[in-house]
Amino acid sequence: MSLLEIELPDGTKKEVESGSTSYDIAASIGEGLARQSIAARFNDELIDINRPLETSGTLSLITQKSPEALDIMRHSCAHLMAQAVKELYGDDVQVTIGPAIKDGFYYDFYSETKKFVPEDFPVIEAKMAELAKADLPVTREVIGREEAIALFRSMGEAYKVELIEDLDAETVSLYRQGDFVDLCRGPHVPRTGVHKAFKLTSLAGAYWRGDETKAMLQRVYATAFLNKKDLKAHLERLEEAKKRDHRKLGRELDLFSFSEEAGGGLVLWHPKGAMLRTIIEDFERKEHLKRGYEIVVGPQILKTDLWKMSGHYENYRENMYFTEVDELSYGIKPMNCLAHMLIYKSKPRSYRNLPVRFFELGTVHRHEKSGVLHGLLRVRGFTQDDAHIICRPDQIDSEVKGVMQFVQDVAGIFGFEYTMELSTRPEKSIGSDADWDQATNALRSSLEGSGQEYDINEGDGAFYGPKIDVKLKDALDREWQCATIQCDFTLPERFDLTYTGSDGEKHRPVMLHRVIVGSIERFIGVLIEHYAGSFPLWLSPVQAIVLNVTDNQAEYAQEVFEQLRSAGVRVELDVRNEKLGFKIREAQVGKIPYMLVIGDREVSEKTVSPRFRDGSSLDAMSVDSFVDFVKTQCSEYK
RNA sequence: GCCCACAUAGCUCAGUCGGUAGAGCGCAUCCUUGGUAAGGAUGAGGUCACCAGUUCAAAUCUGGUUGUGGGCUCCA
Repeated sequence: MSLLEIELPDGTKKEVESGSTSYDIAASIGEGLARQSIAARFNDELIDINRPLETSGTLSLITQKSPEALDIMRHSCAHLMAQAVKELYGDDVQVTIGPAIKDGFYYDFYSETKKFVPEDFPVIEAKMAELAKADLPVTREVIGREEAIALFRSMGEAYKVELIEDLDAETVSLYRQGDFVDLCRGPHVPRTGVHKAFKLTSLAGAYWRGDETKAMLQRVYATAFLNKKDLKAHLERLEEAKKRDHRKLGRELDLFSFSEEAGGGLVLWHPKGAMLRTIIEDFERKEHLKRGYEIVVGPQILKTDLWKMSGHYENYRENMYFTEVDELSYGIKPMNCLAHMLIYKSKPRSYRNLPVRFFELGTVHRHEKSGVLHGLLRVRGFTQDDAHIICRPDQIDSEVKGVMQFVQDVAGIFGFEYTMELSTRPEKSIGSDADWDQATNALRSSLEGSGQEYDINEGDGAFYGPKIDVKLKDALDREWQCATIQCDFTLPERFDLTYTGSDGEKHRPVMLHRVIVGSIERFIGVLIEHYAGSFPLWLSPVQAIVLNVTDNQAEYAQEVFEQLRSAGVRVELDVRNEKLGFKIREAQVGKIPYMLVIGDREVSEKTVSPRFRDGSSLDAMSVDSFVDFVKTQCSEYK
């Protein structure tokens, strides 16, 4: 029996016999640590706590407090769920895969006969609890590839067989708990008793291996935490998030709706929602003009031949709407770039006048698959804050930096956290290596210059160039792409865009496609959830409401209302024959920032008494002072 | 587009075994004139998403369509 030297995170070294486990080492340090440990990291590999060690190396124990613990436990909990399902429904159900994901885990099952329904959840949960209570040991074994294939084939687990057949390895690892065995890399918790707080959450369909040509599996989503308290907190968080769902708030605040008669994914903007849009659009125009953009407007439909020339017909036709008049086919625009290029081409361009930055609040229509529509966040008709910057290659860097700064400024104004991704050259792409390098480096250096952390999506760029994507989170932590910056060498080529250089020769410009908020619709959806419907004063469709205490003040209330309205304050008037408390409540539920209360006191003193929606109030002031107050706040985007 | 579920009054939802519908909020009218989150009374509102089928009889059962929700694939 040889001795191994194991180094622990604090630098101490322990000599143990070969074949000792991490658990043994933990136990030698302290009983509590051994009890708390669910796995280990050995030479940077996550392993089971009971895995015998055969070489010297560094070891750190993963306890319930370690950041990795939750994922390992959830993955194990997926096995527990699969075990419960197999025990309940036996051979009717085949297992496939079941990983840990953000906030929980899932397991995909295949069955011809068993259709999972939510009513199964308590049954499955009860079985899981029973198996957890039995505190079954979870054991790992390594067997040969062929042996494993034979094993799973004999159990009728065709998907497991397919997985192993696609593996390169000569051996595979299996995990057993009770009668349940699963192909798995691990690591797993040592005993099923670790699982104390889990809950099945939803059912969904999912394609085998994410491929829409393959079988549809039944996915059971669940969540699990290390203790019941964390689970409860998580479920409460979900409830909170539901309250700020933009679809619910959109109806409650009377901002927008959808109509079956109009068609799915087509937004009907009500007066307050349209006001909110208008405010954002005005903001966009102002901010773009400040940064050297020129506003342009293109047509809604362009001849189909033009879409053929751009490549959209070939690559994007399924998402486009077409219309035919006088035997001429037109495509309704799904993007704004074509018109912008035609505007560029309308006259000769000199290197001296580049870059040009064409900005359009461009309304586009895309026939998104019916199943993907989602409130304002995924629609079929939407307006992009779209611009195309046509520049010389040597200007890419400074232009991208300018756009990045723009994104940062806007995110700052709205108080958004966001994540960024750089997508690089895909396998299927066009353009020279030099062009790609230049463009990718420009994007990268802008990202680094911004100080933002970013992920790299290797090979996920557009076929015509690399891109930066900016994602904002919704209330349920789902990420939505908003801003994007794309470098494009192709369309200038296809449309033969040129400029005359200092050498008098024709040169090819580069085009940057970019949006800052992406689509106004999506942005508003995320905004509603971000602010939970309580918009800052400058964005609020209704900034103030005038409330009289009794009919006696109705006339003065009307005067105040008209004065505010003509001063440009977005104001409403409520002189209904209702109690003040009732009107306050309604205004508060409507999330109107300021309620201007008018009683006999205000009438005699010619003032208003503003009450903020959080319940606090300002001293009575003149109408003019209130107007000034609103203007000042708005100019500071508050 | 695919899988599963759902669709009853403006909103949130009841409606048992198949016998053509209810509540609360909202809305209208009247009473009440009340100072910072819900005063009271009365009343009006529904081809039970749509189209077929089964049945003496369908909100209820079956099929299809449209839309919605949770996912998958795809995307701003």
